[in-house]
Amino acid sequence: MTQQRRAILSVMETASKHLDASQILRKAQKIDASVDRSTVYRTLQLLKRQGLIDELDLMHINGEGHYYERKLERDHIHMACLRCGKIAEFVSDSFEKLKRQVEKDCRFRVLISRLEMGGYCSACRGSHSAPSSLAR
Amino acid sequence: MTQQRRAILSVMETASKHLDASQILRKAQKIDASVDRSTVYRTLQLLKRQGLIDELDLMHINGEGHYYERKLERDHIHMACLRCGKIAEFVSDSFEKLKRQVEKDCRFRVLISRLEMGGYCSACRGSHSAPSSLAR
DNA sequence: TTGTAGTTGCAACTCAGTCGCATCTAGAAT
DNA sequence: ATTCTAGATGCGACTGAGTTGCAACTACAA
Repeated sequence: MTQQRRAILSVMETASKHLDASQILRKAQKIDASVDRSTVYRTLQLLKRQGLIDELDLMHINGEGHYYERKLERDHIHMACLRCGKIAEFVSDSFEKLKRQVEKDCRFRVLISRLEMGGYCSACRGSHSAPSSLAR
Repeated sequence: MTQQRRAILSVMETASKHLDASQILRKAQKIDASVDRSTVYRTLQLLKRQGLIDELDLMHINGEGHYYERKLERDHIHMACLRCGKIAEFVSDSFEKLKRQVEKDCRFRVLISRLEMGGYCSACRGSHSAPSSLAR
């Protein structure tokens, strides 16, 4: 447990939203200025492998990169609005049931899972204005 | 409808498995040698936006790139074995129900969705040998 | 205090994907 | 058949995410 890992860990613990690697780097450097980009990537890989964080794509609404969030007790679905870019989360028992169904029906041990949806949020639904540049 | 698009489209139509952009490029060039890398990317973007193909990550089992497949009538779940790298697919009514639940409960219009799982397939389950390099 | 396995910073690298621009072409209009 | 043009293409340069080899460093146990 090094200073740098402590800094990155603390960023992940206190994050209020999904961060990408470069945002994590910037925030971690505010705690420990010596933190390097490659250390961030190496630590994220480690945390991913340990199952402490989840990696997200958020439907690639903002480019090809990845986002990270602390793994909580319950998985949740991520919904990305293709018009306004807002990300919503949703916890559902059906998702848990679906995972258990896969484990049983496919004889597949599920360790990590990611369910993302792209579409239009309630605010953007029905709006007939020109879609923003986010709508790819 | 240009020659190049026809070539790429034909590759997608006849593909038996998930292809990444460079594989699509290589196969398309066998049909029309003039096809360029950027045309492949531009056409994939187009097809994605039209909802004709789906973009997959396959849990990043083989690097950071993306895979593509023709969109069929029914969505399916992708399961990636972290040990042997095999990709399995699974069609489930519960998945459809879950999507409808999200549409109702979150007032969110679902246009695209992606459910991927990482874990161990039946063949690799219970095996106590050293995990392959795929297990990241 | 010492030893060392594991971690880090750095710089160079790879690779996927994008973009500007001059050229080309599919297909509609004549 | 000929002309015209919006849109597509090839090319090459570029960006930005993520990786890697290596020498220097550090946490921590003996």
